Amino acid sequence: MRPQKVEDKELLEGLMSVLRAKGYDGSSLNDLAASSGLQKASLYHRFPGGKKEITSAVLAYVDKWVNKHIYEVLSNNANEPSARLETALNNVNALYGSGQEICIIRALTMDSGIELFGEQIKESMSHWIEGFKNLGMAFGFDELKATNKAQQVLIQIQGSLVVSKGMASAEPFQKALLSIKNMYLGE
Amino acid sequence: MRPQKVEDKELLEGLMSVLRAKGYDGSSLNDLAASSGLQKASLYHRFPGGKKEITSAVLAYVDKWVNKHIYEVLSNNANEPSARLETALNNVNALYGSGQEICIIRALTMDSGIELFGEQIKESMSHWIEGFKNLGMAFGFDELKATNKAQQVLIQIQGSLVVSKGMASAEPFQKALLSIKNMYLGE
DNA sequence: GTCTATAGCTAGATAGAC
DNA sequence: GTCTATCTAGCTATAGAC
Repeated sequence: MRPQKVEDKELLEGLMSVLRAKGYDGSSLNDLAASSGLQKASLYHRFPGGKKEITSAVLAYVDKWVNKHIYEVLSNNANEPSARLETALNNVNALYGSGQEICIIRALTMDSGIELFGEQIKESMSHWIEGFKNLGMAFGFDELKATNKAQQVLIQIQGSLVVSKGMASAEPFQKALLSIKNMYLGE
Repeated sequence: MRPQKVEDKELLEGLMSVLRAKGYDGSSLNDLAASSGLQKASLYHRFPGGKKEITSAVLAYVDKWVNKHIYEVLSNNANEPSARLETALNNVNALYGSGQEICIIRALTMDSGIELFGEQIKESMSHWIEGFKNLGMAFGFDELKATNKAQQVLIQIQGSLVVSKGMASAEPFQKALLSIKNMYLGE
């Protein structure tokens, strides 16, 4: 077998950067090929299902990243809750380029994306909520309160990313990260 | 002159419903024509600049609606602050179909939309913030605190709409409207 | 496994009849 | 002012050489 020109991880990172900025309908296979370092036909070799399979694979890749860098960090009872929160929020900050990048889940909850990947998206969002719910319970909140707080965290992240994009300023996102910290550590 | 087949308002409402669900790149002129009740060529007669002019006109139409039903309501010193808030939130609920619809500003802060309409979007977002800032000052908050609260309101609305879409449930949006109320009326 | 070339289709946009 | 018909460019996807 001929060796792969581009590693899976590098490939998926490039594809993700296009999909989250342009959405499903807005990402052409030319865009995706250009960002990945492969030609269109080579992309079809790696992902025979075309754009749908590419997007699904990117969603799975991001979900895996989130499970490792958000969910597992928040759920690891070996560390203090406050330390877990600190690490997880640093990872959130990295994931979204300090507030300048668009969340791929946000980008795919519209146009053809929501019809094609609705289930996968719901699954991914649940992992975010479960992680922060586990954190809340480690802080001593009951299940209902922990769940409500977790949903609020997601709303803060998604909302502040939208506002940051719209206002062309990373400040709302940065402030939101601080307010999430205060939701658990007290103000 | 031959009479218009479709009134401006009806036309723009139809165009908006496509643009906010599919985004800029995802909305084809066939889609837009179908939802507006006109043929493609007729749309070009009404909007000679094509899809760009259509989108810009829809953004202006929505901004006008928001100024009337959100900004002016919140800024009208003839009414009690709590009554203004109540009315404005009812209008927000109507604008977003109780949490099932996508915000057009959210939809256009990505793909080609953000490049083409970034300035118009920033302007529109500012009107939301100004309105809620005026409300906060009517409630007695100082300018800084009123501005921060206003930004939080926008984050709650946008974030809960994203989460509601992703989780396929209007509940996060409905809860966000309540929490906005509590931000001003106390909990 | 990756590439160039291309098929078949739909996109945005225009011409011209009524 | 609205329509049908059409142009060209770009799209997704495939064929076949290396």
